[in-house]
Amino acid sequence: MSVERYNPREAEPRWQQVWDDAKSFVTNTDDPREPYYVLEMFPYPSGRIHMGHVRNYTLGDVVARFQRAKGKNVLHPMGWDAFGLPAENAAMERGLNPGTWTRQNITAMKAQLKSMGLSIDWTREIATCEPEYYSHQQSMFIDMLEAGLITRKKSKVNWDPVDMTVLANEQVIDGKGWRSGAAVEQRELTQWFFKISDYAEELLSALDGLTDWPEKVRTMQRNWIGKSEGLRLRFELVDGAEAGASSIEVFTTRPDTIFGASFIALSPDHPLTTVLAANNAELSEFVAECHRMGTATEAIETAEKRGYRTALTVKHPAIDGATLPVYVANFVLMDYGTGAIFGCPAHDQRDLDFARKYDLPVKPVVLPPGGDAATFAVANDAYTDAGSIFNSGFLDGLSIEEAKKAAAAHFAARLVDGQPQGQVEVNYRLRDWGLSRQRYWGAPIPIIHCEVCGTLPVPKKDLPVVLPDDVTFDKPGNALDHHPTWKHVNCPQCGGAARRETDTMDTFVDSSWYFARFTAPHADTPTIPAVANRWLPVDQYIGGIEHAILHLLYSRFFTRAMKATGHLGLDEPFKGMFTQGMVTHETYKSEDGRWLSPEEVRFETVDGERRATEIANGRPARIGAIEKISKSKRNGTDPDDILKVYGADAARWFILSDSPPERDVEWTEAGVEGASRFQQRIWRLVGETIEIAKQSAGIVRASDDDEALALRKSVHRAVHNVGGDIEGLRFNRAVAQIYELTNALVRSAGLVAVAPAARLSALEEGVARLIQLIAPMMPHLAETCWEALGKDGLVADAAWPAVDAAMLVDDTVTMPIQLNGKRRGEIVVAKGLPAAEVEKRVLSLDEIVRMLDGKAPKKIVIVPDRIVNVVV
RNA sequence: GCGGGCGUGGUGGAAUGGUAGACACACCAGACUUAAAAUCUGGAGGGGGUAUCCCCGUGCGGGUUCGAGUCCCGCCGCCCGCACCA
Repeated sequence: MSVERYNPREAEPRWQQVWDDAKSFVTNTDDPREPYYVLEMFPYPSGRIHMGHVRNYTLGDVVARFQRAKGKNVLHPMGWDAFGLPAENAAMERGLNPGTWTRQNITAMKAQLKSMGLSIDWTREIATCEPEYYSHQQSMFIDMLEAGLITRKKSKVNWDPVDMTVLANEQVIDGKGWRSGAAVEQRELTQWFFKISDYAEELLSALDGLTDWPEKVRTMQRNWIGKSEGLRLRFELVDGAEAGASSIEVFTTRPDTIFGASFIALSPDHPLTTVLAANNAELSEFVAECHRMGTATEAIETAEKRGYRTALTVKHPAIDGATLPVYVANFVLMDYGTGAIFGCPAHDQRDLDFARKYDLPVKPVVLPPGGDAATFAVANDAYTDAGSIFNSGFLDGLSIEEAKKAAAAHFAARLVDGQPQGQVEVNYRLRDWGLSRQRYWGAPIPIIHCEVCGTLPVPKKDLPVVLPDDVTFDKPGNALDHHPTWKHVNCPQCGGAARRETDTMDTFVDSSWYFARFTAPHADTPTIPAVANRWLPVDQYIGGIEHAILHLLYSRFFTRAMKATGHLGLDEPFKGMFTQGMVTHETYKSEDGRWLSPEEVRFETVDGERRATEIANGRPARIGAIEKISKSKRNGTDPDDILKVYGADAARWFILSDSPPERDVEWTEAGVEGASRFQQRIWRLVGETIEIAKQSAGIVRASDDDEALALRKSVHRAVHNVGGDIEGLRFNRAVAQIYELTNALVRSAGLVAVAPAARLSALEEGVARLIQLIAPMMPHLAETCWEALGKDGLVADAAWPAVDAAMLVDDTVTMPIQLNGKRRGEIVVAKGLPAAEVEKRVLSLDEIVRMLDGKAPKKIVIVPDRIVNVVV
């Protein structure tokens, strides 16, 4: 019997067209079925999809198709994160308009995504660079401004001298711009900010409720928000006349160590430092030096603690008559706490280093458990663990926690300058989100600056503020700013000459609400709240770990801000979050050290050792490490080529099969070929089943024999397990289950020919179920098989097969028999056989009798239907 | 330094405290073929006896348990994130 080979090149485009024509994946909000929203992070339209996209969208598509089969009304949309720097870079390099470049890329990538056979509702497609999208963003900006969620302030910003733009703190990595890699400078600019720090506590505490998020992501967000509780403490200056101040405020989380204080340190950026430096050239030079070190030094941890001793001293707040010197120190940050600290060298390593350098007292005030108060001293390691307080007046004998409370109460009750000397305070590391970008290719900030009336929002009737197309990129900086006419407008209030804001919004704003826009992508308001509230939160969001902090935190904030402005009715946008691993590939280098792409290398196995040869010149090539696919290492394969050679299904199947989705997966040619072979195996099984049925056409079907029943059981088990595995996103296990079922079906196909009357129905049923199981993963092959089997309609519309619980249980169980915990044999018994009966049977087994060698067992552990352990 | 994760055959990886290595990739042998491809059958953690058995084995050392890859304690190694945050 010969069956024609399955041809994905023919079948895949055909089914994609069928789904399109049937509007199979178009979703209606009115549909009464239970809604399910699955979303993958939308791509930046760089021009071509990469393997990371293939993985991301395959994972999401399996979930979407599975939930559809389970009877849910599934929303599975796709769009484009279309603003951003690369479009401007392309404009500069190739003279293309950023909009033209971006829209071309979208067209190309959409075709690629379509060829993957994704079950996407393309009628909901959005691109953030279109006025239809960003006009709503502008209108929400105005709403949020009016609601007090946005503020404008002068602030020191991270300036990227190569990209000529401001960067958010999150976009500065090791003091360098995240895109350009250039050393970031500090500049003072007036910027727009989302007041995300107002939500710090809520964004932190709500993390506890996000139980369907990876622990890792939640931890990263917790650290990023960086909550610390402590005391704001005021130190009176002995003589502050020179500086025009009477006290210095510090923030501390260790008020319990106040008796161990030996100095005060100010940040180089502290206002008091600035005042002092004005009349002090030496200090001024020290401050300048700190600034040079600031961002340039990568090895901050090795940076020396340095300080400048000012003329100031403060009174010790708890020890009468004692004073502390005031330093300016390079390690004190202005933008955390109050920009000033007190140093307790005995119990803080940094303070200790500083104290040793400047010969300041090191007075221990925390005694380790079992320590001797008379002799305990700190040498080169600060003591930071638990203990009891000593050398500390009214705090003596307390634990650290008790002493913190006691100190806080003590200082809260004392007045200095008519105010409490100490105040309990919570500090967060999270800063406000600066959204201004000095860039053309982004959503214009809808603001007008009038000399007379000030800074005004653009009236909503005048929205959108549309980006002009006629821009040039012949000089660096913001092309919008260079535009001859665009920024000149009349003031909406007084009608006089005014100027548009030429800054555009950070692209993270665009991606902070697109998931909500998908629920009503054509509405003339940002959202239709009733519709958005029906769909949101996203049931399953899938994307890369690289967005664990920025995008997810901003989206969580934006959802709250949209709630505050009446656009949404919920706080958390993503109920389930999943972060996928990377796609990696082997790397290859030529003899002379050039990176070689997989296509440039040929392999052979000599004496069991895999060897590579550079095809171009026949010279040996080096097989290197397995690394994330990257352009620079040339270790990638273009998904387009894979799709053309093997088809979408083979690519999808392989990327699902090889590794758990949260781990990295190594892309191998052999692996895709294996997936391709498996497709043919399924196709042959279907052909064989049809053939057997045809030959048995006249036979009267009888009821199942044992063989048929066993087959049915393995089918039910597979349906049950695969469903559970997909729900748990354990796709690699689902794949393994499907392989097992396929093996069982192929085996039994041979047996069915022997007794078709009693076995054929079980086989036919089993093959049909198998096709439904593979449908979420290999949808085109599944449709082709479904059609060949003569089934009605599309498998994409078929309901997930029901599982008969009775078919999941067996009548007999195989119980392993252990002797002292080591497996020595097994026994097949009826399920539920009483322990006494099992014991009798076990002890009468020849092998057990032999091994017991006449000894009586001390104990026999029997776990019903599981295991027997004989202890001697 | 702080936080999170991981460590199982040649490889990717399976295993509610209960038969370690499912399933796949790669490999080897055989069948079919003039041959190759495709396909089918079989083999395989390591070591020894080399049918039918025994010993060892989940990074290392302890512990709990009838029983530990899994739980606890102490190490080692790798990966990721954050990091002068007071």
